[in-house]
Amino acid sequence: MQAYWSEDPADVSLNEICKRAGVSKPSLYRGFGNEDGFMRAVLDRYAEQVLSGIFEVLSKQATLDETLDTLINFASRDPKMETGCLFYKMRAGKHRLGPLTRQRVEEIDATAVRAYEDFLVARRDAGDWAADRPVGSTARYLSEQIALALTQRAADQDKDQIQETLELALSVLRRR
Amino acid sequence: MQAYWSEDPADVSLNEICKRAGVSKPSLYRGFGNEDGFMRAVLDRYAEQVLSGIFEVLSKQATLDETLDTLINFASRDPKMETGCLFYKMRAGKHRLGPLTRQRVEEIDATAVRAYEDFLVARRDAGDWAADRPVGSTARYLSEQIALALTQRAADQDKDQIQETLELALSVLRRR
DNA sequence: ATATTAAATTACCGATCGGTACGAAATGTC
DNA sequence: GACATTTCGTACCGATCGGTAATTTAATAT
Repeated sequence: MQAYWSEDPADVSLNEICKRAGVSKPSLYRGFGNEDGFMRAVLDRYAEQVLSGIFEVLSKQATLDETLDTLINFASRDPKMETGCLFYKMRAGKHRLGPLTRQRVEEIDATAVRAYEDFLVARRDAGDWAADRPVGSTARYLSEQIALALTQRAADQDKDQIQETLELALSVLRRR
Repeated sequence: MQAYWSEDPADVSLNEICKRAGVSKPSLYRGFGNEDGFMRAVLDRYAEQVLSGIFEVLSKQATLDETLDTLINFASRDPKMETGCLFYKMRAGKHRLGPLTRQRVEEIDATAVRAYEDFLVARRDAGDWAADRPVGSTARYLSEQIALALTQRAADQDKDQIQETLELALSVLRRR
């Protein structure tokens, strides 16, 4: 997971992974079937170890402004995300993935958008989101802007610039 | 160029290109030196054949609203961009590029941001951009949002959704 | 028409990829 | 302790990569 995350799933071979992990290749194949099965397992681990944290932020009943600030800070500053997000790296190279991993990526993507939707609905009900746009497209927008910021982190862009961009992008959701 | 553009530079080998173009591999190497030289040449051709069109839109002295609409329509609807933008595909996989191509990508990126800056300055002077933000970061924002939309095109996302996202993202630049 | 040069292609190089056949070591069973 | 079974790793497979040596083809000069 660390290798896929800090570099890119497309740039790390199974040979390299076996070498770094001190595991023989047949062992890896016995445990995961093939590369697709292995990447899917890695993605599952990443989801429960990293992505779950984001979902928690969304489900915690904090203000819209507070939550957006948390998300902005997470995406543009969190040292854990220094090399970007493994999930979005996989999603960006979706066409290169095997069927199992690709399906899992799509599932997680849908889950994420749902989480953003639920968050927006909750904030609308609480009255601190103006709700001047449909929930669905706004959730997708939010999701894509976070993804953009994390992709920029992976490209080692300047943190200040990433934050500026994300701040501006998410300002349309705030009361002005 | 067509192969790199419709697929992805990382997914098309020189062997494959030679086969499709009906050119022997040594001929290609005689003409371009190595893969890096070839990709740089392709990128140059793409810049003058495709990117120049965008720069023209920006330098034409149209209204902010009109220009944004043109850009939105271009990025989310233009059939020429059906498979995304070759430049942004290269930029996304920058770490995989050779030194020549990488440098050219950075040059073009800087040129693009400059073009957006010049455009914003002109619209500020003309009075139809509120200029409530620094030119530099706003230009980067504009640039990245277009890049995001074109990347979504490459991933074959729904055109309506791409347009919605881009429309919302660029709405912060308009008079409200 | 022949000799010389330039151009282009065939056929190959070592490296690396994802994936596996097969023998060696460890474990369990009587 | 002898034998059956499962676990594991070495050493390999064919395919493909970027790149090139060597030979054939084509063009040109004499």
